[in-house]
Amino acid sequence: MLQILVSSIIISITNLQLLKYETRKDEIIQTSAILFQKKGYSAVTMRDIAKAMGIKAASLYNHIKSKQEILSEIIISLAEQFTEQMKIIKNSNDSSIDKLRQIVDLHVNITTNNQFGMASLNNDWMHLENELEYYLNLRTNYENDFRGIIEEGIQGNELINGNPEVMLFSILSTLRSLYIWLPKKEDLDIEKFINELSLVLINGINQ
Amino acid sequence: MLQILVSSIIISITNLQLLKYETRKDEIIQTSAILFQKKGYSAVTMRDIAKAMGIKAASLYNHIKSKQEILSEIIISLAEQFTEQMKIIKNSNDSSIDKLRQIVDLHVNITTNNQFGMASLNNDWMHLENELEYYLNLRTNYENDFRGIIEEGIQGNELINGNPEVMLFSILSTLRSLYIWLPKKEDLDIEKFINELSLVLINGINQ
DNA sequence: AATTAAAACTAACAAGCGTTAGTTTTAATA
DNA sequence: TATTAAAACTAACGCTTGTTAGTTTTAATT
Repeated sequence: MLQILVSSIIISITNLQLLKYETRKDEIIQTSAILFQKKGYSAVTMRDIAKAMGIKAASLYNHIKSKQEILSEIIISLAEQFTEQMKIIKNSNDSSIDKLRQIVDLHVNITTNNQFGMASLNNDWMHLENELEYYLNLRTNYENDFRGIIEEGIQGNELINGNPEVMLFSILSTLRSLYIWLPKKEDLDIEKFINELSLVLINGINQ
Repeated sequence: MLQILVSSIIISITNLQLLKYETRKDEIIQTSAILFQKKGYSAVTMRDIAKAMGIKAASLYNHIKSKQEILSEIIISLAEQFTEQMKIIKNSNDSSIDKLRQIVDLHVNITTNNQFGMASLNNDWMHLENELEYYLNLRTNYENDFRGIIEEGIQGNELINGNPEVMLFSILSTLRSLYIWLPKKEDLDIEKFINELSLVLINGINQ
């Protein structure tokens, strides 16, 4: 009877872990992302990652091919999410202002769900090797679509007749920095925040 | 006669170098800043820095104490510039909107004059050791002054009655990202750009 | 109870790291 | 021309790096 109880506890612990991480590889990637955020990819060693998981560095290689692969998994999956979602927003029939709001929404949501990985995406992409070119393509596509939406808004008189490059830079810089700022705000009402941020980015702060 | 000519050429070369770098230490710091921007502090080795200068790694130590010292010199001098100038802006009698324009001006100018070091300031400050606390103090002071100017503007009905934290985050993120963006734009009219950027940040992009 | 596959381990590798000690070269000054 | 100080050099140090090979442990399945 006791043995059955103990066994069921172990099963439920196993299930709990399966709920949090799909695979052990996934756990390595997420643990690494936390460490990469704190010190950057280059300053984190395989022994650091292993220690954070309570195992030895060599054991990591039962699940991953290389340190590089961990970085790629973090960055590429995020970059693909952004580029895919941007395509959907771009191809919708909404107004330009509405599309911009959706882009803010996209960034806030991906950042909220991938708090740690966003630091690698922003700061460690240059340490990609095989996938560097692919990443740069994704990024360029994303930026071009973003720029297109702004230019459309200017032509349709939704946006002021300003420098689209300055607008793109200004909004995108803010959205790319969300990963630094969002974790500092606990108990944040995400919906309310998206509205506040959209308002500031689109309408400015002038009374 | 020939000898005198050669000697004068050498003197003029020496003077040229003195115009570009005050000391050899200064040259090491500026060269390092370029490399740190490309790959980050941790991924740059002393041998990389030496190679970029055409000397051996050990020779660097005739001029600097450690790799750490190079990073400190880059980051602390920039952080001090920002904090000092912010104090002056804060204590002026200008309107809040005017103060915000001066902050934009400050960031654009420091970034233009220290293109490479800004990457270290933004991404490698966590690798400071002895000076980490001092740096964090400078940054906190800067952000507090910035926040104060925004709050003043709200109270004085110059700015909309929005969330000051969101405003601070939005503007500061953009200004901190200038180092990524400014070098891409050649033949940039700095004054014009400061005006365009201030306009977008303060009045938004809505028609 | 025996088998199996997954996942941990120990031990070690070659290469690269920041840095030091001691020496030689360079170039200006007396 | 001899002296001096600055700034380069060679050689090496102890340590850390990512990674591999081979072995043992763990835990589920037959």
